[in-house]
Amino acid sequence: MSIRIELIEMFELLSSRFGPQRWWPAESQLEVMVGAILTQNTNWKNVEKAIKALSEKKLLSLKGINDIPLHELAVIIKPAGYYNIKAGRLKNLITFIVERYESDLKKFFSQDISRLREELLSIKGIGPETADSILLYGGGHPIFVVDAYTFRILSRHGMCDESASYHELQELFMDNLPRDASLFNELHALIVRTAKNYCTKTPDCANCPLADWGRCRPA
DNA sequence: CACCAGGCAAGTA
DNA sequence: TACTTGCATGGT
Repeated sequence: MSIRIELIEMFELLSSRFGPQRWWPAESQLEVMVGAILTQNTNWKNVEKAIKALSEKKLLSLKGINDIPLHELAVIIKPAGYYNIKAGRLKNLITFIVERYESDLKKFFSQDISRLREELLSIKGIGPETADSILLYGGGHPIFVVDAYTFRILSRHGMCDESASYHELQELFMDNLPRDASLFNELHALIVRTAKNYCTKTPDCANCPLADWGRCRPA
């Protein structure tokens, strides 16, 4: 069975079991970008608290985040953890948009995807996963987001090596599936959901949608 | 009490 | 290049 067929089959299995995931949970491009930074190594529920706090203080805008002093921003996003680090990272990203794109998010997102990715990666605090989340879920660009869940599902099912890099996993998806943003969007969300529910430290392989493969080998 | 969660950068050898 | 460590809250 080729990896290409397996990835398509994985999508079909997960999609028919769980239905549309409607990611990313955000009301604007800016909110996607903010959430992408806040969720770094952090439970999404904690991120929601921080975003709600920003929203209630009317700070969920480029100007809002740009104008507020760093330490005040840090206190507001406290529930998301690593708040001093993340406050700086939010500032780095927003300042970049404000200064280089005259606060025009549309102009920023409407560039060539590879240039856009390079620019995001040049911002301190934005690594590959955060950049790709912003590109896919914020900009609607067809790029696959790899995360710890993706690695866990693939490695446990013998679909990748234990030492596979971010880039290798990303290529695995992008070279073997149609480069369709809505497909990438949905599949990534489905992988996260499946890993959270079944492919955990103490896996529930009996009820996993991928059980029929009979290839799961939990660590 | 320990451990984990939709990473990343900086330091060390 | 390949590890290791700091960052931090809130839920289980």
